[in-house]
Amino acid sequence: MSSAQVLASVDIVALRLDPAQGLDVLLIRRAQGPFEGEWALPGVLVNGRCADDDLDAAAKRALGGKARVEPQHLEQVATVGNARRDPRGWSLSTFYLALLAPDTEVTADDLRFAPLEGLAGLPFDHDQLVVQARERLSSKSVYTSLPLHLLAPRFTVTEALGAFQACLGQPVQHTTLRGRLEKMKGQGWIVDTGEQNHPKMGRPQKVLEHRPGAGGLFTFDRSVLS
Amino acid sequence: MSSAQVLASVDIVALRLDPAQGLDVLLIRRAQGPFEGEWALPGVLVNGRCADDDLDAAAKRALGGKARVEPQHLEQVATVGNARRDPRGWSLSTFYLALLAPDTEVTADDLRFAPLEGLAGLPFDHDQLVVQARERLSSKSVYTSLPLHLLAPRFTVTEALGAFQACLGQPVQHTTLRGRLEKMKGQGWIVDTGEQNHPKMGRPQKVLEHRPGAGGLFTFDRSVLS
DNA sequence: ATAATAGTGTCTGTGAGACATTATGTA
DNA sequence: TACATAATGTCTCACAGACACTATTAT
Repeated sequence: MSSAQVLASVDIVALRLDPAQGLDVLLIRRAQGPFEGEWALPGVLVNGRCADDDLDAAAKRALGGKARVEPQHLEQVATVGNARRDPRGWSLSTFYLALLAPDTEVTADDLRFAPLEGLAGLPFDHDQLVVQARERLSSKSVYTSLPLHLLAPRFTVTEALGAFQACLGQPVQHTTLRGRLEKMKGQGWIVDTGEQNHPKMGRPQKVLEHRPGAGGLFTFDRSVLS
Repeated sequence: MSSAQVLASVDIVALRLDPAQGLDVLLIRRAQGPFEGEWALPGVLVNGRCADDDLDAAAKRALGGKARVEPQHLEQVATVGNARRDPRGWSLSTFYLALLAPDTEVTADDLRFAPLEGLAGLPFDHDQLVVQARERLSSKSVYTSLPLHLLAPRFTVTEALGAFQACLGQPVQHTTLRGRLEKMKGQGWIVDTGEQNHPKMGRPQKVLEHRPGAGGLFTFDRSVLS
């Protein structure tokens, strides 16, 4: 029976929006096993003895256990499996996309955020997992409100614009985004807090509040791009 | 090492469009193991000794091995894992959505197609896998050409309309669909064969040919619904 | 006043929704 | 002829793209 089993893990691509409107991915220094000491995606092994209720629980354990961060959005992206990705043999990895609040920080010295731009050289096939997670993020950002989960619950239109552009990798018309936010307002997914944010220069910004409904994602019926 | 492993499988939700414009799912009678003799989704165990090059290869083995059918479209949907779905203990299933040509038939008496409507009572959590696969199908049908993979390469607008409506579970304006097919024509994804199909009554139908490009899916920038 | 940034208004184009109309076959 | 089905045309509406214009703050 045990010969019918296989090595399985859950890995997390956890992203944070940095002040320069770029995306950072959370990495952990491997404490053991293959590639010990190298920076890799956080993950855990999955097997019956870990008391994970299900796969999603294992994903939360991977993030909450060592890194102690709680994502604002967590979704399964896909599962890869072959004989080449892990030196120990044929293995599976179910990997997740996690979006963190912008004020998320890590203190432990075996954790760090690395810019997504130019990222390469991760062990296993983690480079590829990052690419696939990023594709999921950008394709869903075209027709949903997903990028808002990279922001604090209270945010400004300018911040939302930065989040969408970071996710899509290309500029977005602010009037288009305003239209979408307005539509979400009409459905109660966004409320006007009446507060204002005062930057160093220029007109003050209205502060909005994100109140995600069931499922967490608002779906639009058009692409945000052309 | 083997104690760090887990039972893993690949299961397939293979759909075929039947003459009445409904969807059928391929089932196989289990020859062994838990639920022996019951009708279930086709699947295979995954472990290093099976010589599967990767997970997608295992999925093709699950379809090509026993059922000997080759799908026109095959995509991974998700992976479920918990301690309750399999009586043998904590297990994983990565499941796929497969779309078959409408003339696909099975002869072996341990294979059959069952209507999706009202389907229930499958072993394991296969009912749930079918639901999730169906959700994937309907959500992608809103903004892609996915339903065309349920048709023969040569098809008519009326057949395409039936495929879209079966996938979406609701009526579609034929004019809307014609507009989309026209756009695909402009990009070379559909060509006019000049042939005609003569039904028993009414005006003859133009026969189109589906020539999928890279990726197999044409993406529209609007929802087909409202 | 000037610079800087936020927010609104206007015009155009695309494509879906709905429905009427025309076209082309069979009985 | 009547009937059935396919295909086209027309009108409206929602919303993205682009860009101009107005509004509100700091210096």
